[in-house]
Amino acid sequence: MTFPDVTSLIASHIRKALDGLGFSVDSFSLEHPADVAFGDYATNVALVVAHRTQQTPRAVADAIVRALPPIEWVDRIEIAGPGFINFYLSRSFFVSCVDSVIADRGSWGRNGLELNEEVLFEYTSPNLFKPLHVGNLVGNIIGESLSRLHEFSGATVRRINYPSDIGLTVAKGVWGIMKTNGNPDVIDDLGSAYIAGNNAYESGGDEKNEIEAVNRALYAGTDERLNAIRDRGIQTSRARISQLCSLLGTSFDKEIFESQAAIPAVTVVQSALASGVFEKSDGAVVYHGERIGLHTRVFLNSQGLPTYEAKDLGNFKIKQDYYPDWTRCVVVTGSEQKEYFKVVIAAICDVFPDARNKSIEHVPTGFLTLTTGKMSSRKGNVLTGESLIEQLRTEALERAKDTRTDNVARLADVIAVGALKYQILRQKVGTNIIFDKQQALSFEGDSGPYLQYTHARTVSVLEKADSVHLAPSTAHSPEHPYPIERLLYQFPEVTQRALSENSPHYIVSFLSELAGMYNAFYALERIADVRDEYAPYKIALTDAVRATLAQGLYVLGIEAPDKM
RNA sequence: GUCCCCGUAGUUCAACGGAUAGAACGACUCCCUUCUAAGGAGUAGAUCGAGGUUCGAUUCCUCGCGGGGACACCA
Repeated sequence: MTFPDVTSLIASHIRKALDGLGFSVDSFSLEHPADVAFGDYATNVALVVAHRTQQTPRAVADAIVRALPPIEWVDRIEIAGPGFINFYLSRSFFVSCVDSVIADRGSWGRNGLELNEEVLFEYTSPNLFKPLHVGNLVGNIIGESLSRLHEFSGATVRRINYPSDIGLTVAKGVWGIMKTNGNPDVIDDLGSAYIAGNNAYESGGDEKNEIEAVNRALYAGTDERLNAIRDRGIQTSRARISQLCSLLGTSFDKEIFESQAAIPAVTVVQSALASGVFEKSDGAVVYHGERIGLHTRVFLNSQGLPTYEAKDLGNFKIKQDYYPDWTRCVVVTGSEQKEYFKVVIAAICDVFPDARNKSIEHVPTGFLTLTTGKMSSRKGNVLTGESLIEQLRTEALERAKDTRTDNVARLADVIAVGALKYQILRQKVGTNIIFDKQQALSFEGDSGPYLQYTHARTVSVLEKADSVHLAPSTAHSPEHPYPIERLLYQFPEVTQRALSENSPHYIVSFLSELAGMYNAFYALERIADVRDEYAPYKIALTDAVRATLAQGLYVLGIEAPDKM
C-alpha cells in the first residue's frame, strides 16, 4: 500500500470549493497546527478570502466547509478561532501510515524529486599541514547530511573533497618542521610545527622572509628536501583526515588538490581574458563584480600566479571533466566566504556559459565558537576536531559502563559522534554555532544519544515482543490514535522541506519530538503485553517509530545502535 | 565608511505572516518489584528598543543599539 498524499488531496479540494464559490485567492496556507487540538491540518484560506470580499472570516469559512465534499482520509472539519478551518484525519489514515512504514521501511521519508539529478557536493575541504579546528568538522557534518538528503530525493551524489596542499599555510608548516626538528610523519609534530611557523610569520622579520622563500620554493618544486617534508606531512595529514572522515561516516568519491586545480587555473583565466570576462588592472587580472552588484576580485596576481579565485575555476573545470553530466553543483564552506563565492560563481557562469542552465550553489556554514571563550591558533589553545571527539568518547565510555552491548569501544564512538553531530545540526545552517561542550557531553535531554537511546529502546521492545511470540499487526487498533501517530506521518514532508531549504535542523527537531512522544508512550503504556488486545498494534507502531528514527538518523549521518 | 548575517527564558537552540512563543540544560517537586532512568510527569522563567505595513508580526519594511563577517593581488 502506498502512503496517501493527503496534503495535496485536501489542498485540491479546497481549490475546487473556492472555484465553485467564485472566490479567487493567490495563495493560502495548509499546515499542521502546533496544537493537535486544532486538528491535523489547518488552513487560513477563509481569512484571506474574507479580507478581499469584505465578509466575516467565519461566514466565509462556513461557506467553504459547506462546499467541500467528503474527503477520503478526513474524518471531520471544524471552524475555529478567527476563522481557521481545521481538518481532522480519520483513524484509518493513521493505521495505513503505520502499515506502509513497516511494509517498506527503506523508502520511508524518501521521494523522487531529484531522480534525474547528478549533484557534485564539495565539502570538508581542509587545510593540510594545519591541525583540524572544530570548525572544520562543521562543514563535513553539514555537507554529509545535505548529501544524504539529496540521495533521499533520488539524486546521484558525487562527494568531493578539495584539500589545500599548497600555499602559505603549508609553507609555515614545512618551515616549522625544520625549525622544531619535528617528524613530518607524526601528526602532533605537524600541529606544533604549524603553530611555530605561524607565530614566526606573524612576528615578521627574517623568519617571515624565510617562510616566504619556502613558499616560493614549494611552488617551484625545485628543492628536494622541502618537497620531501611537504609530501610526508601531507600524507600524515591525509591519513589522519581520512581516519576522521571514516569515523564521521563520510567517504569521498574524488579528492581534488588545490595544487592540481592550480594547473588549469591560469589557462582558463587567460583565455577568458581574451573574450572579455576578465580585465587587466594594475598588472593583475580581475573580475569586475561591481557590474552586477558585487565587488572586484583578483584572479591572477601581478606575477601571473593564480589566486584562490582562479584555482576555484580550475577546480570547477576538473569537476566538470570528471562528471560532465552534472546538473547541480554545491559547495559547502564557512560563511565568511559568502561574498567571495558570489563573485566566483558569477565568473564561472561567464567562463562556462553552459553552467547557467544548471545550478551552482554555495552553502555557507556558521562560525563555531566555544561557550568557554575564544580559541586562537596563535595561542595554541584551539580545540582540535580530534581532541573534542576524544573528550566525547571518554565521557561516553564512562557513561556506557552498564551498557548491554558487547562492543563498548565501538558504542562510545557512535555516541560521541552522534552527540557532536546533533549539536551541530540542531540549528539553522549558516548561523554561528556557540558550542556548549557541557551540553554536548551531558548526553541527556535533547541530544544525539537521546535519539540513539530511543532507537535502542524500540529495538529492545521489539525483541521483548518477539520473545513472548507477539507479532506486529495493524488489523486491530484502539479507537483513537495515539498522540505519536499524529506526528509520525509527517516525516516525508520534513525530509522534503529539509532538502529544499538546506536545513537538516528540521529533521533534528522532528526526531527529537518524535522520540519524546515515544518515550512518553513507553512510560504510559505497556507495549508487549500478551494480555493486551492492542499489543500487536502497539508493536507495529513501535516498529514504525523505530524505522522513522533509523531513517532520520541516517540522513543526519548519525548511527542508530540497536543496543546501548 | 559600504554591504551581508544575527539579536527569543539564567544558558544553548526552535517557531513555513496565524490560534495560548516551543524544547533542552541549569533550579525546584515527584516517579525504577515494570518492555533499558542516556527515561517519564510537574513548577518557575523570554521575543534588544522605537516607529510602520497587515484582520493578525518573533517573522516583512525603516531607524537606532549590540554581536559576527566581507570589502584587490592571503586561503
